[in-house]
Amino acid sequence: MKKPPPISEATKAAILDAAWRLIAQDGLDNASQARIAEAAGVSRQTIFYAFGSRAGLLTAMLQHMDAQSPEVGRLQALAVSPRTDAALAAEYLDAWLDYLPRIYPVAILLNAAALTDGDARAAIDDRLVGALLSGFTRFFTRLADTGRLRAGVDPAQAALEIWAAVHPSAWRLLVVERGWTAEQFRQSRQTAMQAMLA
Amino acid sequence: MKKPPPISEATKAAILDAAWRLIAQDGLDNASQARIAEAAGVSRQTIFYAFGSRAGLLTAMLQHMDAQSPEVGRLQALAVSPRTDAALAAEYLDAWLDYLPRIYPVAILLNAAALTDGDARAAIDDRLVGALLSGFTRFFTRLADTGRLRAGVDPAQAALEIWAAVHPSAWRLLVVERGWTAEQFRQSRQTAMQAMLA
DNA sequence: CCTCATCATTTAACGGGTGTAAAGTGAAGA
DNA sequence: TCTTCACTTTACACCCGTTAAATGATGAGG
Repeated sequence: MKKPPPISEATKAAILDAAWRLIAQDGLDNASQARIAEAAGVSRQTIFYAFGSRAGLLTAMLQHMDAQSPEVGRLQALAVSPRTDAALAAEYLDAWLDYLPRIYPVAILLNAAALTDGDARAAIDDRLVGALLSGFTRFFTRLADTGRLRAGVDPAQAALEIWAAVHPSAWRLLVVERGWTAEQFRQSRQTAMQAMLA
Repeated sequence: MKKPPPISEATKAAILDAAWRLIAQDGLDNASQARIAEAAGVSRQTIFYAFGSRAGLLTAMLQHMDAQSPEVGRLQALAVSPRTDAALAAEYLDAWLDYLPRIYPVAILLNAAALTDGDARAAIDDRLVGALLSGFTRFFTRLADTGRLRAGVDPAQAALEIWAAVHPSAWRLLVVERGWTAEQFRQSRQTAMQAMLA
């Protein structure tokens, strides 16, 4: 196979912007590669050269959004904070929930694609979603080490429980499909997390 | 459009059995309509005539599994039981968790398809998954009426929380992808539900 | 100025998947 | 023989993905 042609950073950015615009305007149903290509003023093949696959495009869209979102900086600052108080985990959860609505459309598409597409499966362990679980694991381990976790609560299990509870899938079920407000979701998840603390 | 040709119940059953076999043998990645048709010994178009769409096929697969599973009878018996004790909800949850691994492959495909496919979206409110939420709602309402719900816990909200926590999406995150055992999942969800009781 | 090389695409072709539509087919029964 | 029934075959469209040839613009060198 010949080496794929190079695609300029400007063209990549134009594609990513167009993709986000299209999803924002038209929703998830109509964001085909061809439509994204048209909106970006490039050929369909250019998208494949730029991002390798649809999963690659969706992943790059998440990263593109990362680069433009102050929430990500906040998440990262909290993740490396040396604090050990319980409020830290609550702040981390809040920061995530501020960001989630923004990336939700693309994150949930990628999550769905991961069921049958190995590339998407790999991308789903992308540093953002994977980083989220690590963040919670770190907090819960630290809370356990400082005696702030409820007796009988395993920190690794607790981290997984909260992670699953704030995953885009859960947001989809309760907010997108059942009509909860973001605030309801936040309170419900914060309450669940509080119940794990001593 | 001409009226679609009739497809016999025997052919429909053969398709459904073949589809389940194929998914059991080969997993989610290789259950294309063409492969299912081949395995059932029918043409690809016959599947469309029988079930309308892929979402229709997936939905019919769930219903087909319903008809063959003792767990469904158990769920239905519990759903109409006049008991008001807390153990009833726990039994209902257990019955669901006994059934979930069996339908998981198809339920999760249908759930993913629902993101972008209106037919799948409609089918997702299929009586089995929709019935699950109604079941929990009923139990929690009854528990509240008899003073068995923890103070400050809204029965409708609690039902949604548990429903989301036992949805195939959650099973996917924790059991399929993170390697929890079914027992771990069960205990985690039962503990969460217990925490809502007085 | 002309030619050539490089760069960043586009165009074209094809394949596998889902879906729509209509004509075709063979078996069975009246 | 004709009709009905339960499919199959054929053709096409749109989607994502792979592959390779073609294209136009630009810059460097003679």
